[in-house]
Amino acid sequence: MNEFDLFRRNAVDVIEARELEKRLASAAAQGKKLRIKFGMDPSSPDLHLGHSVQLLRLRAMQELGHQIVLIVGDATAMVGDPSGRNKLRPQLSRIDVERNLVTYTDQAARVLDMSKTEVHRNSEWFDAMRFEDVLRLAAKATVARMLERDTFEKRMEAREPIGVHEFLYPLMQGWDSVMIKCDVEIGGTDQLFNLLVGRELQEREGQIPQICLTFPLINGLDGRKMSKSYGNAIQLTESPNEMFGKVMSLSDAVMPMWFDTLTALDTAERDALLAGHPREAKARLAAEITSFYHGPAAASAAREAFDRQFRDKEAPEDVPEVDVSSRLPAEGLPLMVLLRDLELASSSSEARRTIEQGGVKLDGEIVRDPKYIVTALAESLLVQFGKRKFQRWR
RNA sequence: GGGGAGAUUCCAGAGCGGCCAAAUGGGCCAGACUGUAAAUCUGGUGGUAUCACCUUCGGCGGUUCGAAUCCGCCUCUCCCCA
Repeated sequence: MNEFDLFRRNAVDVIEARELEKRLASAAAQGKKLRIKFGMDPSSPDLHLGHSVQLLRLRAMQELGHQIVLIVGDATAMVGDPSGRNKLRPQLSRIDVERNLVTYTDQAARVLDMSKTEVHRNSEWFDAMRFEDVLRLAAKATVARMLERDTFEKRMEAREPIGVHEFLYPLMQGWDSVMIKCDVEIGGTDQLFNLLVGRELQEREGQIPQICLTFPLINGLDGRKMSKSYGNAIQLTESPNEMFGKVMSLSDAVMPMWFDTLTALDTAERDALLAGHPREAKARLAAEITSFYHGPAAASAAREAFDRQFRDKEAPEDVPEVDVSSRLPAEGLPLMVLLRDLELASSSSEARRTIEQGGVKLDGEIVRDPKYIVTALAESLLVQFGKRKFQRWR
């Protein structure tokens, strides 16, 4: 794959492809690096695989020798990006933003070589702005232009609130591009509008407008758009076992997209896997992803643990032990109460329901009576609550 | 400044004096089946040592034997007109 194709691999929008080709050529001819910007909004503390789609592209570009510039949108975060949202985002305090910022750069380091990455927070330039500077910036856009944006349009239709400050977000993001003299900005497809505003502002400031590349917003485990608030995302910091297991719970239909955007496998290899057994394909996908973040050894261990627990339906190796005997009165305690007290169930009602539905096993035997009395334990007791929670009681 | 609409259980969204712990869908949990924590089907989904009580329908008061449902004020939101 040549440089041009590597840049636009998986890209949905390329504005403009010919400009990109030319710029790559002239950069190569002059031995210059392109400055490639990616903005992160530290409004929630964790990055997930959805973000990694972009990070992986950045890594590829970094490996080609280009300069990655991460913008941590600490100033922008206090506005709240309206992209892909149909609700007003809460504005964050400086303290929240600071805390998230640290975890963000740590997590980005799981994909990028941070020693070669330039990092800026956009408060570097926005904090110095006076109100008149803000007005001057705001004057560079029109309300009509802002309303073209489909997220605003939808919210207008749905009669949902739009804060005036939200109109500033695209301008701020665009201004970031001006400040760092950006050559290429990448983002999710929902960022296209913001990226284009960057082009306009750069042009007004006499810079060559940036190339804009957008990449797919991937679907989450349940097939809906991946989002932390849907609970269908996989965090970059997740343990190998969790990461592997969660990928295995991916809806089949989403597999092709994940292969393309989250692994380095080429199309032929992907197609061969998808033509085979779906479970094998998914296991390979899970292994690829887990291995990228945790290494091959951890990935194969995760696979073994998964097969053991879910295919062979055996208890995992590392079942936590809990001392139960010391808290048992002579007459014992009902199972539902113990399950709650030991935090396997969040309430005794939940414990009761799960027991009645046949979801609780003691030493492999289903117990259906919530009032089953647990008395002094002669030997240890293996407790399974639902599919995934295990404890060994002593 | 004026007029109208609305705030419901995790989310969306019904309910509009008792039959409402509150329809339906999504999510989630469990079970069956299986290829897996896929798909599909079934059941469950406020709390309580649980079958009777307790706390929920933006907030505070009020009317009533009885309120998510009626009234008053407050907070927040949306739309239209200016």
